[in-house]
Amino acid sequence: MYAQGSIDSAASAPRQQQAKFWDAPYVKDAETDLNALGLCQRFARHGEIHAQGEPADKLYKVLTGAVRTAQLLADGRRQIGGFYLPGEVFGLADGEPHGFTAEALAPTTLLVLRRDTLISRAARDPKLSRDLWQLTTAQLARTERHLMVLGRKTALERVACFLLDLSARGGDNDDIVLPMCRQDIADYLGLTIETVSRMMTRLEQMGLIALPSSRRVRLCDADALRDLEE
Amino acid sequence: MYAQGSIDSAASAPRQQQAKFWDAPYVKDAETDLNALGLCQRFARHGEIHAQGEPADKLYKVLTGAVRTAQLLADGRRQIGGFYLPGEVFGLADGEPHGFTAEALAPTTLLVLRRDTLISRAARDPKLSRDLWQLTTAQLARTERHLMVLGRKTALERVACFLLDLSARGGDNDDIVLPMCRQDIADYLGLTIETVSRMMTRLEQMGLIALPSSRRVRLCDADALRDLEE
DNA sequence: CGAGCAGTTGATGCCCGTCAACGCACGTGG
DNA sequence: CCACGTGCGTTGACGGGCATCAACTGCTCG
Repeated sequence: MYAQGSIDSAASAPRQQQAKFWDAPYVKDAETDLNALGLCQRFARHGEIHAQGEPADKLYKVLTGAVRTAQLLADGRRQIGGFYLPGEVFGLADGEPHGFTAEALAPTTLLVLRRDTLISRAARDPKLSRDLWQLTTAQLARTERHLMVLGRKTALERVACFLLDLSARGGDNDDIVLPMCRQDIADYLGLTIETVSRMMTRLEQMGLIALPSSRRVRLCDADALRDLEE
Repeated sequence: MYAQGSIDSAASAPRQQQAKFWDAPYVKDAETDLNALGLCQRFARHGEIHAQGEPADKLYKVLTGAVRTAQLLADGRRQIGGFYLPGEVFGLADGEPHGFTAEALAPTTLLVLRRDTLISRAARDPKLSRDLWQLTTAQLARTERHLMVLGRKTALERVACFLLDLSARGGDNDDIVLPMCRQDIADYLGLTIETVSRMMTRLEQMGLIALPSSRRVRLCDADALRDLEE
């Protein structure tokens, strides 16, 4: 189904002086030291990384590409848990089995790490252990912030939050290329594609963003967007 | 403001043969071994445990009572992140500073643990380290499940989920005593008090629950509630 | 060129929010 | 004892924000 790359394929980045086993999320550098603990795998666009209901025995770090995690109800309703960009780690939640599927949004390479390998290694390596915990508490903080978006914010505010979040993660660049379609955004924000589309054009009419194409967004007035965020 | 109890005040539970430093969440027994790592504190009803914006340098384990964590927007909108019952741990999210306040729903005793104490202790104690991580991944899984509730479920489904969750955490008892008011439930579920109230009476009219009083709920048909959950 | 997918825009409707009135339990003070 | 105030919850009338349904456009690829 998908090619399994060698460890070497991810080991091309230059070694750093003060190596961390785990990057902070939103840091783009793929640390080479992790390779001893995991395998590099490639996934095609829309390739399934793991399914809802499978044992949650692995962690994943995005090297290139992008990933979405999603939860499905029987009647087809979908909630996207998050999007993951290069340098970010997902699969931290311990469902046993998974409550979420994970799929590649684009051709993607992942570093795949077995949970039990990490656990036994962490028992001998306090720094790894601490980094794993830190990574998880940071993910938890981000997920809790998203609760406010889904529970209490208006459609316009949700879209503004989403764009600002993506911008910050993309290195504070005001030009964003969206790796996901409108349906994914809608399912992430608890809206419909139509509403997402309408809010995008509303933001454009307000002069806060520009839409050179449907997948490209330029933040023209990030401060005004932050005001919308509340 | 609030009385600071001695370590002993929480050490009255009988010692267990196979002691775990951390209970799994939803386990009610207050483990005595943790007392060496934290202090016992009491809080009055509606007492503030920590504020939004404070440094997130502590963890808390509920011994008696109940706690809510909440996030506020400037205009007063509120999202409750979770409710915590005896045996459960909160404060795991690493905001630095806190994105959430924590308040006692009722007279409450907590075991308060300094984060840096735990970290340095965990460096020498792989089991503690592993337990801390496990606790956090479990909390993350629960929070991600709540995303689906807030993003995609109807008002009736949200209330059904909430009642089933409380019932499971209360030891699978079909008689629930709600430690929180309607406003708290509403802010947890992303609804208004009126809608919560209407959904409660609707569930009652459907014969799925009984409401002997506003704070007491009996699940008459838990299976039908689970069907509503989807 | 036509099929198909992704996205936008418009018309309509409904779920839930808003606003308001009311019931009930409880406490306080005359 | 009752009058009164307060907090909490319920119920009803009404309206709005977003979902739903549908038509249309632009783009890509066979």
